[in-house]
Amino acid sequence: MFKFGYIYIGFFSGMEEHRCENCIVRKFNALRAMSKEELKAVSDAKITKSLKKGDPLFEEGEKLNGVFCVRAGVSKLSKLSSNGKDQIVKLATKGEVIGQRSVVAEETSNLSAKAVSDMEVCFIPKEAIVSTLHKNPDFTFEVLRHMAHDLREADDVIVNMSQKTVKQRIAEALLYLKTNFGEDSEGFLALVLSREDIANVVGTATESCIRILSEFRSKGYIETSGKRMAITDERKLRDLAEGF
Amino acid sequence: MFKFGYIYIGFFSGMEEHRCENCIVRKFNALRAMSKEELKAVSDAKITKSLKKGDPLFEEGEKLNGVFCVRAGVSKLSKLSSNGKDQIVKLATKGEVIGQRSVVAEETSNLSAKAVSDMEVCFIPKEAIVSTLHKNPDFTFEVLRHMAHDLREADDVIVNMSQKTVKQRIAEALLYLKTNFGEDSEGFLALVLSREDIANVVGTATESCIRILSEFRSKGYIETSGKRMAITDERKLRDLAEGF
DNA sequence: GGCAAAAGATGACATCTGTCAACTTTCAGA
DNA sequence: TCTGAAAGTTGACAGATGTCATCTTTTGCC
Repeated sequence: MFKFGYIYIGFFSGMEEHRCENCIVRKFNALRAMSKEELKAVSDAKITKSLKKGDPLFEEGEKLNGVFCVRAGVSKLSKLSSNGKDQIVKLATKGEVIGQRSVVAEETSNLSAKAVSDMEVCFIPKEAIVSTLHKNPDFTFEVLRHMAHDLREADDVIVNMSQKTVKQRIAEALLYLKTNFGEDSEGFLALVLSREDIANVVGTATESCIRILSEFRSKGYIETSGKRMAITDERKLRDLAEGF
Repeated sequence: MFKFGYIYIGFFSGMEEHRCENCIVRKFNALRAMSKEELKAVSDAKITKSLKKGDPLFEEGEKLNGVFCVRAGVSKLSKLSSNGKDQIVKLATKGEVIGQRSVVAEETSNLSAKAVSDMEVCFIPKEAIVSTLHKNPDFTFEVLRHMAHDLREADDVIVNMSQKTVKQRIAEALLYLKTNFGEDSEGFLALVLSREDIANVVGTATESCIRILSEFRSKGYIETSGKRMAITDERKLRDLAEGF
């Protein structure tokens, strides 16, 4: 059904909107530093995919033959620890490119990626990326800048994980969800995560996560409706996260 | 005295060994991708510094005007958490370049750096680096590759921090010290860290760290002599770290 | 060699957090 | 609409960990 709609629109609009050059999300990532010709090559080689919530993009240890540019939806990047738990290392959203690290380092992926909401992604074969990396210093520098940013974020996560209590980390995670993914018209967090996913973001047991969220609810910091959650006292959560 | 020896040798040997081109540690980092001319510019601009154990290279929040290439010794890169504890994020040793991330991202440093042993470093003003980053894609790519590697390591640290117990992390830290810095002729770990530093690496309280090290000693996994430490049962430590 | 400061060590105790088990609610598919 | 599976919730409890206080050892320095 969707396939049909896709072809239909493409047919009558000349498919202009499916070319990277016209893609808005490109503005947010390193692809903006590509020349017209390079972008054309990427556009010709790319494959657009639709993913349903829960679908995997790739698994840990898999060899990636390219990168994924997120057009819509959110993906969780996680790593299995030796005790069998999944640690979510990053949530990637519109405009972010997934898999760059592995392609650049020519290693198998250290993470697995899975859709946490319905997604639309473009798969870009690595040849289109790697050749540009060796020829266009502006592009390479742009990728470098993004990776420098990711590395700083990773450093911050390390400090939070090792120095803050579970309660502080959960408070922080909720604020993160609000600032990065926003709220819907009713004030609920736009990105709905299961309690298990939240627990895996902050690195705790699902039960502990549930217990702390219940506490937050009883204290009036948040409200819930089904799996949807709304922040009702941002101030308090922020104080908590900072350790007051 | 050391200063004197330095000048003396330099004088009679034509100072060849103080030019980046002839520096061995360069082989281990991105500088190996520089052209002769670029390397010459770096060599002319660089400033060699000797640091005593405990001396700071730079502080968190400081604007870095260049990077530091480690010729000898070890530096700890740490970040102060909101609860007042220092979290060591990385130990940088011979051949590693410190401060790249901040220079690339044009941000103040997110970390502070301090010598944990006597060090010799070369300070390279950022101009010499940045201009090359924009002109030589091989160099940029090489920096990118190193940063991709750092990012993977950071991901691993995140998982370890959030999923392993303090005991597991300490066991892992000891093995890390052995594989990365080696042992002296008597079998003691070559890099001597205080209990507090070890605690800050694994993200725990100094007392907890001491307690666990005492336990390891009583169980025969390690031996100590003053602040020096030797691993006597690597197998057991490895099993412990992996969760058996 | 002696002394003060720093580092290391240990006990006591409260609290945080994970685990196991039971139960309820929600949700998607037949 | 029904129903089984998945998700969410809660209690009980043990073990891990942080904190505070005190004491000992080591180290650097005069």
